[in-house]
Order: sequence, then C-alpha cells, then structure tokens
Amino acid sequence: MENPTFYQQVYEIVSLIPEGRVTTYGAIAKALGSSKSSRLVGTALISAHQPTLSLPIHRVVNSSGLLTGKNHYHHPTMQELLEADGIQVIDDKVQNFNEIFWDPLTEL
DNA sequence: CACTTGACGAGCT
DNA sequence: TAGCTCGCCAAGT
Repeated sequence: MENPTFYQQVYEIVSLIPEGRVTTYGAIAKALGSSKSSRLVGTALISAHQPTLSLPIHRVVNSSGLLTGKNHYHHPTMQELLEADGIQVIDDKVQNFNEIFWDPLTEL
C-alpha cells in the first residue's frame, strides 16, 4: 500500500511477532513512531480479529504482561493460544514477561 | 465536518 | 495495594 493506514502498519508488526514471544501495545505504537498511540494499537486489533487476517494478536499484551484483550476472545481463550506457543500464563499474566518480550524496535 | 470510541500507559489519591 | 483520572489520536458514524 502506498498509503497504509495506521491499522495496516499495526497488522504488519503483529504478523512479525516470533512464536514463543510477546510484545506490547506501547512497543508497537513506538515502533510506528507514535509512542503515545498505544490505544490505537489496541483498537486496531479489534478490527484485526477478523478470521481472514489470522494474525498472532494473542501475542500482544499490555505493558504489565496482562492479557487485557482476553474479553474479546470467544474461544479458544487468549491464554490457551499463548500456552500453545509455549508461553506460560498464570492468572491472565504472561510469565517470564521480561525474557520473552519482543521489542520491534530492537529485534526488527 | 464534529463527536464518539477504545486489546493503553503513566501518574495520582 | 488497588482503583481512578487524564492524555493521546486514528478511524468510524
């Protein structure tokens, strides 16, 4: 796209998240040049939850490693998907968050 | 064109 | 420690 929307850019970053790793809304926003648009990233994922896009959006959590988007999942749950990636989730929180955190700015 | 809507984040009470 | 408020900003209505 010559004029990719902010959402489109979010989709691209999300699609690049490696298996077994997670990133945050803020990190993605920052990678796109708008560190203060973390909310936009979350809103973008709502539009991205379409089956046709099949993006690993379950690998995106908030800055605390909390599964804030869990409510938007029908089934399987966000936790189930993360555990399928080998990520340990306890009480809606990603374990070893600091270790599996994937920063699009640093690792891309 | 103006108003509302949030999978957020940081700061304050 | 937990909960509430404020700022930010593109997209949808």
